[in-house]
Amino acid sequence: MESKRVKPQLKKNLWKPEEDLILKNYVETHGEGNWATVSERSGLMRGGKSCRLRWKNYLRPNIKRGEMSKEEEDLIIRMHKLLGNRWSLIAGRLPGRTDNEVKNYWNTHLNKKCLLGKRKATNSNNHEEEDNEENMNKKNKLGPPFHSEPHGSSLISLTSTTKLGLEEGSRKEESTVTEGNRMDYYTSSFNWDKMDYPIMPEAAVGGAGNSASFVFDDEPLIAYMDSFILLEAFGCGGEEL
DNA sequence: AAGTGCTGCAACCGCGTCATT
DNA sequence: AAATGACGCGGTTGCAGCACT
Repeated sequence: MESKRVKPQLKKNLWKPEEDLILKNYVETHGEGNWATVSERSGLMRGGKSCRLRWKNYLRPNIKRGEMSKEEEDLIIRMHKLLGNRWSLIAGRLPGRTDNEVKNYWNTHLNKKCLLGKRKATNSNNHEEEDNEENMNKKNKLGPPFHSEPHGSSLISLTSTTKLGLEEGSRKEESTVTEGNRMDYYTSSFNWDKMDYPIMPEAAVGGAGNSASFVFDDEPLIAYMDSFILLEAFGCGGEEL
């Protein structure tokens, strides 16, 4: 009778410097990918996912560590307005930053900041509504922090499934966009990488002709359609609309 | 100095998507 | 067309370090 091959117990919790070194050496020698085999071949008793995460978030070259700059912070806020919790896409606009880092930064710093701004801007009887919105956003995984239909208008809605093609590094990333994911529609109509402005254009974060002011959730829809978004989504500064 | 609570971050988990067979 | 495995993403958890009492 053939005995079942016993899976080795995988290590969890924090990575040690020597483990980092092993993984780094392995990936530099063999290249990225085939994470499932990395643990076997490298001798690391870690799951493929764990190895991939560690490489992607910490060991990869050009990873930027340390405090977020004001520009990065602005960009995260604005991108979050545009995309919602699409951390990998947001991180893709921030060179050297990872989705995990952006996500953590949002949850620990910016989320509070925005909520605070919101609270200041809204009067006290809106609190229940805010909570509901938060819950709604939580439930809708793909949903950006969208609010109830502004002024009863109906926004662009999709009648068919659309593909949004976004390059992330060398990998072609495609997300299915279904009816209701409205901001995906905005982003699906253009290709980030064909855009000819720098990744963090000064203009987009406060340069001439573009507002750098924060936009909080309680602002009307037009706030989402500010010049930055329009520039990105439609290739114009908004003047033509 | 010790205990407690809070915060921030690293890492894990579950699920969806895609490629391959 | 269906099954399977690999990969990527977003949500969540666990823990170390810090502040406060």
